[in-house]
Amino acid sequence: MPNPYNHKKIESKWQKKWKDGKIFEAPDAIRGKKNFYHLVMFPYPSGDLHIGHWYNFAPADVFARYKRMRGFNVMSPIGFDAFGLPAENAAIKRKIHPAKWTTANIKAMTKQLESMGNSYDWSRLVITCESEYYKWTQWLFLKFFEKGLAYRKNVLANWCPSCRTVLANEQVIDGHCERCDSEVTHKEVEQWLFKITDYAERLLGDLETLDWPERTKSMQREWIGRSEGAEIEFPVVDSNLKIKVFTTRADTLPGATYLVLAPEHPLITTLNARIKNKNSAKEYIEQAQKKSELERMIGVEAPTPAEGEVGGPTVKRVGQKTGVELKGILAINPFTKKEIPVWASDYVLHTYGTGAIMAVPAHDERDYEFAKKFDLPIIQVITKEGEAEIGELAAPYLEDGIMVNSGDLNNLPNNFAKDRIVELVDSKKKINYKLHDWILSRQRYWGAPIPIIYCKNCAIQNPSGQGIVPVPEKDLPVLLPKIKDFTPEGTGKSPLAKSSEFVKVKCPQCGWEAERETDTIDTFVDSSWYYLRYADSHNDKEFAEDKKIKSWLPVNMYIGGAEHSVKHLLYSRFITKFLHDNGYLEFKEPFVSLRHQGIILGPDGQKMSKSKGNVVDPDDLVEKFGADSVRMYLCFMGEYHQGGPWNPTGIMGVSRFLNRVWKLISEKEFVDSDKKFVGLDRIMHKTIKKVGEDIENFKFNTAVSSLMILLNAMEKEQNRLSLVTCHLFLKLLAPFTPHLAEELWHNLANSDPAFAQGSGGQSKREIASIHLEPWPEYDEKMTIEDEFELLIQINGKLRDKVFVSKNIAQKEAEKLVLERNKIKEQLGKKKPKKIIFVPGRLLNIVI
RNA sequence: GCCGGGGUGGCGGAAUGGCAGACGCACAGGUUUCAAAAACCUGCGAUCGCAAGGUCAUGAGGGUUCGACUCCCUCCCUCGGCACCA
Repeated sequence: MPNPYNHKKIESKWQKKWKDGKIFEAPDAIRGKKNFYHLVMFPYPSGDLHIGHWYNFAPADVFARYKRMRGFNVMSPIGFDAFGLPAENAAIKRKIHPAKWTTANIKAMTKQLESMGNSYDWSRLVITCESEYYKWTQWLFLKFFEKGLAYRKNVLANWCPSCRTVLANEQVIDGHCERCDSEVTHKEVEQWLFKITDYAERLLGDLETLDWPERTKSMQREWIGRSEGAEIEFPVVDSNLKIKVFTTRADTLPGATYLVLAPEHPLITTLNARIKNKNSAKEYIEQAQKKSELERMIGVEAPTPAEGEVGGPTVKRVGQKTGVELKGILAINPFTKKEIPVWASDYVLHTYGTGAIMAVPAHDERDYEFAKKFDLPIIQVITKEGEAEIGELAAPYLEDGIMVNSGDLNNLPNNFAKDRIVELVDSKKKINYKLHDWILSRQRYWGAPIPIIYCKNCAIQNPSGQGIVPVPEKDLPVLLPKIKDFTPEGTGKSPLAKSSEFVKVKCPQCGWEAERETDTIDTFVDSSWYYLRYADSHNDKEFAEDKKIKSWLPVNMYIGGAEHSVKHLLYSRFITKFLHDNGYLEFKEPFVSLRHQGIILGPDGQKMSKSKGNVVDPDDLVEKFGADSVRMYLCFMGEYHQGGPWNPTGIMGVSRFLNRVWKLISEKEFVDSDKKFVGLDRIMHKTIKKVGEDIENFKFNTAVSSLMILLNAMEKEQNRLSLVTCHLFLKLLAPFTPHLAEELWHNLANSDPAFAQGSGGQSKREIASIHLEPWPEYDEKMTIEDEFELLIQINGKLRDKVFVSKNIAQKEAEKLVLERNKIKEQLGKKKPKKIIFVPGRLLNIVI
C-alpha cells in the first residue's frame, strides 16, 4: 500500500531543495534564452500575509513558472515596501521602535512567503528601509533637485491632523486620509514637491502604448484631467490689474455677466483696500476657508429613503451656492467691454485653473444656480438654430447652436465662434490639468531623510539659492538616526527636528554651521523605483548597473492590486520618464503589461475585516490542505481580475482532485511507454493547447478545469495508462501545484530505469527538477477529433444529432440528414427553403 | 451626472454568433462499513409527461440574423472609479 498524499512532508522537502539548489535564482543572461522580468507588487510588512497577498502572488507564480517552462530566463523577485506611516503608527501603539517592528514582520512574512512555494529569486531581495536601498532614493531626489524638478514652495497642503503630516492629493480619498480616515484639513506650509505636472502630457499620451487594463488607463487619464480651453484676461476697472480666468467655453464670453474668485484667490488680498463691504466679505472668506473640502462640496444631505424604497442614503454633492460680492471691484468683459461685478464663492476651486472663473449663467448649470440665487443678469448668447431667442431661460442652455446677442458673431455656429473670440480678445489657447505637483515631504520619522541642508551663510552669499544646499552624492546615505522619541509633534515639524545631533551639520559648500532638512521622503517615492533595483539589488556604486538594467527592464509582466491604479503606477511612470530623459534608462515606460487580481471577500460576501470576524487565514488553509491546494483553488475560484466571496467548501474540490492525482500516479503499474497515450491522445493535445493558452490569458480557472477533465479521462483509462501520459500531465500541473508535481515526477523517474541511467555514461544522474523541463508541445491536427456530432436544426432549433466524419461535405451531410426518419417526420410535406451547413458543427434546415 | 466592469441553476462559474449551464461546490439516492468519516457510482435549471419527448429559461423590452448569453438600440439593477474641474 503506497503512502497517502502527505502535503506537509513533500512541501517542506521541496521548498528546501529548491532553495539549496538555487534553481530559481535568475542569472543576468543565459545563452539561447530570452530574459523575462516577471514582477508582483511588493508587500508592505504589516504583520502577516493575508489571503489577498496569496491571491496576488500564487496565480502570478503560476504564470512565472509557465514562462520558465516555455524557455524564458524568468526573474521573479520579491521585497518589502518597508518605510511609512502604517509601520510607524503600529510601532507607536505598541511602544516599540518602527525598525524593530518592521524587521520582525519581515521575518514572519518571509516564512509565510516561503510556505507558498513561489519561484522567487531571493538573492535579489529589496527592503526599502535599509540604507543600502534608501541611499539611492535620496540620490534620486538629488537628481530631481539638480534638474530643478524638486523644489520647495509654500503650499496650501492637505493635512491629516491624526497622522500629523501633509498628504499628497493622491492620498486623500473623499476628503479623508487614506491611512486613518480622519477628515483632511488644509495647512499652509513650506514643502518639497516633484514637478510631475511637467510630464502630464507624456503621462497621458504614452498610456496608449501600454498593455494595461482599460479601466486603469482611464483612471489615470481622469486623474491627469487634461482639458483644452483658453485663458482670458478681464481688466479691473480703475486699475492696471487683470483677472485671469480659464474656460473651455470661450464661445460663451459674450454672455459672461460676472466673475467669481475662489476665496483663496490672492487678488482678494491685493484689492482689499478697495472692497466697500470689507467686513462681510472677510467674514464669508474666513468661513469658507474653515470649511473642509467635503463641507464645501456637500450642500444639503438628501433624506434617507424610507424602508423598502430603492437606493441607500445618498449624499447630494452639489449644494446650495454661497458667495459674497466684492463691492467696489468691477471688471471689464473684454468682448462686450461692459463692466461686470466680481464675486467670491467657494464653488470656485482655487486649485484648478487660475482659481477664478467667468460666469455665464445662461450656459452653465453652476453659474445659473448662483445667478438665480443672487439675482444676477442672465444673457443668452447661444440658441438652437432656427429657434427664436427665448425671453427667459428656465434652465441653462448647454448644447451647441448659433450665436445670438453677440454683435458681429451673431448667427455663427458657436463652435466656430469659439476660436474667433479667442483671437478677438487677444487671448491664448491653454491646456489645463487636474494633476498637481507631488508633495513629497512628510513630517514623520519612518522614512528616508530628505538630503538637503539649509545654510544661512550661503543664503547671504547667494540670495537666489536661498541657502538650500544639496547633500553631496559622496555623503549619501543621510542615515535615519535612531532616536527614542519619534512620535510626531503636530507642529508641522518632523520628529527628526528634536535630534540636534542630526540637525546640526557643517555646510558642505562653505563649511559654516548649518541645519539639515528634517522632513522625510514620502514612501511612494521608495516604491516608485524599486523595480529598477531588482536588476542589481546590492550595487553600492549606482542604483543599478546599466548593463543589468538593459538585460532585464522594462518589466514584462506586472501583477498587483487595482487600488494602485493611480498612485503607485503613475508615480512609477513619472520617475521612469525622468530617468529616461536624463540618460539613465532607454525605455520610457516601466511596465509593458499589467494585470490586476480581484479582491477576495469573506464567506459572507462582505469585505474581510477582523471586526466582522470573516477573515480567512491562509496559514490555517495551508496547514489543513497544503500550499498546492490553496494555490490551485485560488486559480480555480473564479475570474482572476474579478475576485469574489471565499467559499470554504470550494477548496475541498481541489483538494480531492490532488488526492486523486496522487493516487492515480503513485499507485499505478504503467503499460509500456511505447504505447504512448493509449486512447488519450486527442484529449492530451487539446489540454496542452488549452492550459497554455489559458495561462497566457490569465484564465487560470478554465486551465484548472481542463486539467480536471484530463484527469477524469485518465482515470477511465487507468488500466492502460502509459508513463508518457503521466509525464505530460505532471508538466501541465507543475505551475499550479509545484510540490506535488515535483514529488511525483521524481517518483516516476526513480522507478524508470531509462530515466535514471542518464546519457553521460554515469550509472546514475541527478534527476532534474520538473520546473526546469520544457513545456509540452501539441499538434494542432491532433486536437481535432475524427468524428463529431453534427447538430441538425430546423429553423435554428435543435431537432436531432448524428455522428459523422470530421470531413463530411455539405452534399453528403444533407443527404444523410434528409433521410433520417425523425427529420422526415418533422418536415412533413414542407420543402426546405434553404439549407445552412457549418462544417464541423451543424446543418440547419430553413422551412 | 460622467467613465469603466458586471448581471447565466441553490452557489462559484463555462460557452471563436452555432447543443446554454463545462469544471467544481452544495444537495439527494446508492455501494462500502458494526457504525461514522473518507472513497467510489448515479442523479441534479424550471415545467408537462409513465416514457420517448416537448415547452420555457442567460436582468427587462425591442431589433439584426437561418440561428443571439454573445452583435445593435432603449431601460433597470449592481460593483468600482471620478465628480461644483469652469
